[in-house]
Amino acid sequence: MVTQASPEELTERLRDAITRLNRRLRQERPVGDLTVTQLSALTSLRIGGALTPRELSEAERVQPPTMTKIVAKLEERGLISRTPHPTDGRQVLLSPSEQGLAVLEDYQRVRDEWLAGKLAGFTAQERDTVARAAALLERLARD
Amino acid sequence: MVTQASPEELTERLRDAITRLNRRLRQERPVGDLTVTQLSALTSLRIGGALTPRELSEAERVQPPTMTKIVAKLEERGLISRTPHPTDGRQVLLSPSEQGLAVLEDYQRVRDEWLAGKLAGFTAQERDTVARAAALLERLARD
DNA sequence: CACACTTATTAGCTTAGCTAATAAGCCTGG
DNA sequence: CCAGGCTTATTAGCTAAGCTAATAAGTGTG
Repeated sequence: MVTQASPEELTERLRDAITRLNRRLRQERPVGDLTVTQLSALTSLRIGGALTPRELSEAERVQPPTMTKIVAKLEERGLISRTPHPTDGRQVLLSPSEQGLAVLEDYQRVRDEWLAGKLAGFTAQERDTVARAAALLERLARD
Repeated sequence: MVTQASPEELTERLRDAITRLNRRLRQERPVGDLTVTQLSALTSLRIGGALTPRELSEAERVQPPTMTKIVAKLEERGLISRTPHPTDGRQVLLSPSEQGLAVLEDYQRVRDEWLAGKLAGFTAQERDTVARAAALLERLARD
């Protein structure tokens, strides 16, 4: 127990930090490359396997029509493929294509350089704090 | 030193957590109310005092034309006022209006309820982790 | 004092998000 | 067994948030 911020201050500071860092992350996107949103959706598909658009929209906390657009962009680039649902004619199953997986590999190695570099500049203890906080923030975002 | 994630994993998890939480925060905005972006800019003006558009755009990590739009929205609502720069005819000084400050007060009390509520559900130790991480994330975002 | 630089804005684009409406398929109760 | 209500996905159309390029106005210096 080191810090002593009031709950209000903590809320405000956290919101501000998230907002700014999100912008900063977005700026790092190389031109012509995947947006953060697209990358996140593709990652969800890699982790979750074949998902329907609805499932994917829930995972990404986005409305279904929004996901339709994101999926369309990923499909244009051949990064995901769609197969009919085995039992439900309405639904579709989305999966990363070979190329999609390859792109994710590249990203994991090459991209996030900026963020990775920043984190590398932290002490081991600071990285530990961030790692623990990341888990907590994921819990927050999940609801 | 509790967690043992690789740097790559940490980078990816942090980016994902930030992205998702940012979306989640955006969803909490009451209809007809300030967007997160507008709120953030207004807060910067409260903290920084009278700033020029350029200074504000730098504080918010946004290009000047983007800030022009945000400022226009805030001005429409009478939340900021602009005064000529005392010595430089090109520049403008932006400050929160009385009403702008009042709105910020309201926000600080009423808004962020969702986030504050979530944080309240954390243990003191978890809140401490988040507080420390927030400071680190701000440092990251600042560059 | 002309010319280069800085500041702010305008114009015009993309992406990301939303709601409302529509079309297609599923399923159940009479 | 099929009519009508639900679910899923998409389309249409909107706003906000971001960008770059171009422009207009003002500053300041060689």
